[in-house]
Amino acid sequence: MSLPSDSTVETWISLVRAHDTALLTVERGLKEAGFPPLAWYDVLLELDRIGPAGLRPFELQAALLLPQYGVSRLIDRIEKAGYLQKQICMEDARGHVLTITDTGRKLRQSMWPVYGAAIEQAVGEKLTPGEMRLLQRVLAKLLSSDT
Amino acid sequence: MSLPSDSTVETWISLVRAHDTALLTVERGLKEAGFPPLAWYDVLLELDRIGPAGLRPFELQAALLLPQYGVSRLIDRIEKAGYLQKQICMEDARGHVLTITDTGRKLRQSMWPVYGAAIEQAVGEKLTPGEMRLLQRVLAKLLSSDT
DNA sequence: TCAATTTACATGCATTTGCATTGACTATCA
DNA sequence: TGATAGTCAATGCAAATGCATGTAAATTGA
Repeated sequence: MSLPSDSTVETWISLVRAHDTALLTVERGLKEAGFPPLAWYDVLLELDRIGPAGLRPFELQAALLLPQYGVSRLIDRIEKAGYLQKQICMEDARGHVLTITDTGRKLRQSMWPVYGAAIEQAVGEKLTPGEMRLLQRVLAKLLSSDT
Repeated sequence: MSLPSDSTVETWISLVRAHDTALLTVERGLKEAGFPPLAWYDVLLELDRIGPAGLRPFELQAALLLPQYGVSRLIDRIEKAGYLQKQICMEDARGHVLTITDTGRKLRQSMWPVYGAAIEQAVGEKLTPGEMRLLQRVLAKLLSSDT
């Protein structure tokens, strides 16, 4: 119930502004190059990594930090576009297994130069390696879920 | 056109995850208390700060890092709810001046304990003052707009 | 073993967003 | 001063999102 110090509030604001600014750069880069949004890349990356074994939607959900219905519909769109396949799941008839298609793999590969360049522009060019280590270390502390 | 180092990519991911996690905490806190989303608070805060002089929508846009149509409709909703007023603008007949209403001021005040507590929980409890200073310093570097 | 609960995923409906465009006014400058 | 360009804001339409709920299968446990 306690209120934050000024420093805490300023830190919160810094975090939001830095994130929003960087994200804007990245999403704009992808769009200008005619690519789908960042979320598609995230899905394709996970599926590409796991390979033919595939992933269940709920696993994707955990990896992507999206709500259940968000993942469900994101998958629908990507499937409709032909970049992933839903396959029946032997172990659990409620769900399915998602695998990336060849076209999906190609899309991901072609997105990376653009996405990577945007990350480099938004983050790489602005920080020294030391600052990056520092930032990662401190940001990691924000993820701890203890009360 | 150059690609990011692993460290740059990891930093980018840290930033996104930390932000998303913290934002989730904050928005959830507000919703659970029956309050409107964070964006409403931001608008009301700016209008409360400026006082009777009010703000033009395009000034709000600059402060809030939202697209023009986003601000336009956000304002509509908040006005409809009675928390701000659009007044005619003497200097420029295209626009209007936005001022907070009494109810708006009261809403902002009643939101702060909840919003503040969420910020404290998401940021204040997780970092030392030194870490906050560090974080602010490094995040600020991400805002520079030089190529 | 079978009723109750939980888990996995989908979806209808309302709200919100994104994009492109429009309407209205202001500024520029020949 | 009058055409041209630029700025401020709203909006129609399509797409995405949030929320609540639905369906079906798996798990639990009496």
